[in-house]
Amino acid sequence: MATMKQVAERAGVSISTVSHVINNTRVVSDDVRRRVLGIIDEMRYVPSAVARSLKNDKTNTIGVLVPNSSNPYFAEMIRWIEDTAFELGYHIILCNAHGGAQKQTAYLRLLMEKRIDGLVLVASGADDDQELLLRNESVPIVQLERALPGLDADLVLAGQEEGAYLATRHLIELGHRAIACVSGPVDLPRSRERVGGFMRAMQEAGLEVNDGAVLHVEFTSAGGHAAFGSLLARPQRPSAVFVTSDLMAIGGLCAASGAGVRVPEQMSVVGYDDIGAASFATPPLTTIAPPKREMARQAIIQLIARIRGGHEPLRNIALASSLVLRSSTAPLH
Amino acid sequence: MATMKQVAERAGVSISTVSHVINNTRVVSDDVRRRVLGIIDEMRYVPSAVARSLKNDKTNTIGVLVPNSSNPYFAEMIRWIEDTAFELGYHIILCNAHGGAQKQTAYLRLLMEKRIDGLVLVASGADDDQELLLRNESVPIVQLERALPGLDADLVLAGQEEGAYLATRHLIELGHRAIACVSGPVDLPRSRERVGGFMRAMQEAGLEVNDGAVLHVEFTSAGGHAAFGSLLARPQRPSAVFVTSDLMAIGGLCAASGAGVRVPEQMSVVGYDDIGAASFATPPLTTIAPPKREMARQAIIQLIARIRGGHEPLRNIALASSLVLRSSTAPLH
DNA sequence: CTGTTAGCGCGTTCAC
DNA sequence: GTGAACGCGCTAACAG
Repeated sequence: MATMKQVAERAGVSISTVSHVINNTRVVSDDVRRRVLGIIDEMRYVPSAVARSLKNDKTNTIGVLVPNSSNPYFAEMIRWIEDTAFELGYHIILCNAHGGAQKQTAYLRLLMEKRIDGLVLVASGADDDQELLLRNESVPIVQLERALPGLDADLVLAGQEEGAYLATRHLIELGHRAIACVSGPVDLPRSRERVGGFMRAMQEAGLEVNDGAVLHVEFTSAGGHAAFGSLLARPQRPSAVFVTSDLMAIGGLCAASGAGVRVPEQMSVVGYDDIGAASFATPPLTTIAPPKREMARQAIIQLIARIRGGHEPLRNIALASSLVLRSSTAPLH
Repeated sequence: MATMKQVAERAGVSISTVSHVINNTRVVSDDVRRRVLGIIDEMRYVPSAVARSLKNDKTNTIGVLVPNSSNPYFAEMIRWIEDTAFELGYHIILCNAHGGAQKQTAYLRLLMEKRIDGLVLVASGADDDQELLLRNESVPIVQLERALPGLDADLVLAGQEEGAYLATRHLIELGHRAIACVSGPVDLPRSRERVGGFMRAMQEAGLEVNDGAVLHVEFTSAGGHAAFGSLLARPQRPSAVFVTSDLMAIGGLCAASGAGVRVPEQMSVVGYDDIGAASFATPPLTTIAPPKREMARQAIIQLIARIRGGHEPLRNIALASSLVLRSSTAPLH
């Protein structure tokens, strides 16, 4: 691959002149400029970002660490992160933490070596990542959705407790009283918060949350399927259920249909996340939609502000999620 | 951020000694080694991959260019690509081409500047990318699924024509004769090949493909929904339909359910891609499963072989897709 | 308007 | 067993 030096020689000018025509960083005679540009084209010269980075001490690279990029929710988030970052002149190194703390540690190390300008940390479920990050200081970080305790970094989130509250209220307003909640593992902060919103809405409405009203299963469609299986087998099955993620809700819908239970006629279901598949579930899923695009946007903007040296106090940017009404919920009877 | 030089001074040794303890590249007395390691830890020194890259002329970075990373099919693919790459000591810069030829051009340029060691090109739908790539030479490329005409690069694919043939045969063997095909836009090679397999199976079975048996819609759930809408409104509706992607098929399932048409009792449906959502569609979708993980693996392995300097003739690695039987297909009547 | 030069942080050859 | 010194490709002072 051609270097600036070679271009300079071939064009009969100095290296710095070449540099300056490339970067428009000082006046160059039209004559010389044209000649240099010609040689560049001819030699297929492409400037080296790595040399540039070494010199300038910045890489225009942002690390994105997510639990699992193939999960539709994260995939959609990543898409918007990439989009915004690109617009603002940055690109993304994608890292999946899924695969254990050791992979995450390795990635964090790698990202530091790569001298990323900033890091977007998308809420991991597991708690294993905490200590790994605490010691880090040197790179701006923005967290999405979940704040790691002890990590000083900006945070962008869409109130999960509120979202869950919204979902549950919706069911209550439809007249449902026997409402169950299907949630992810207890140790996931994400599910915990959502369950919290559910509880608040129930209590506020004076509804009793009897034993077994809250199920904890894996945060997957299979988990949701299983949960609905057990829910539907109960003598007194709930007339509505709030599921803390669309992935699980879709598994639940599948189970309901398999058991011959019609949604929403016999049972209302509301999900959370508004992933693409929710719109075309059978029936289309009523769900809580976090403003994914806006979250991604805010996160990147905030991160870049930090990169540019902003030393304001840490920010918590809280956005609101909204209830998207589709066809999986209906008035009781 | 601390540099090697600082570490050296602080440890009272030379830079090269520090370098050697870090890379285990020559014998260092235990005494010195321990001291250096101590300082490294104390100063939180992290070697700079960018300086290293400049010196070694390699970045251990692989660019991944896909049409749209939030599409579940690509998202799953990317997940496996990342996984394999990480295992082999590489990491990923994620690039979405979606957004027009100009974004793609910009990304390609960026990747060259970044001096990526290799590029994974995941089948774009649109044809706009061709000329952009041809002129490129300097970096190993492996293409996934689709070969850009004129681009000399290895290719990993899972016969799409064969997959579609398999799907259609399945329907035929179930006794269906009036079979429709819902496909993506005509100009997408991906849909074209799949339609080809459909046609071959039909012709081989002596079945007539009457006008309007093949619908072309957008490659999305909304597209599938629309297609099924028109299909179901026909006086003579098909008893089975092969849909060239799960995303579309799921949209179709949604439309069928909305129209009160039961799948598979009244209509069988086969999809393509085996995305995660297919297992929990209502009903669970019978589909063609490309070996995504294996494809990703082969692609990365082949790419790295090229990076390491393999000069063998170009390879076409063709893998087979398989039919996954679930509940959206049933014998006619 | 243009050229010379000193690093950026690291690996590596050569000398001790 | 250790150190000095050069260069990877580029930018930015500093000269002219």
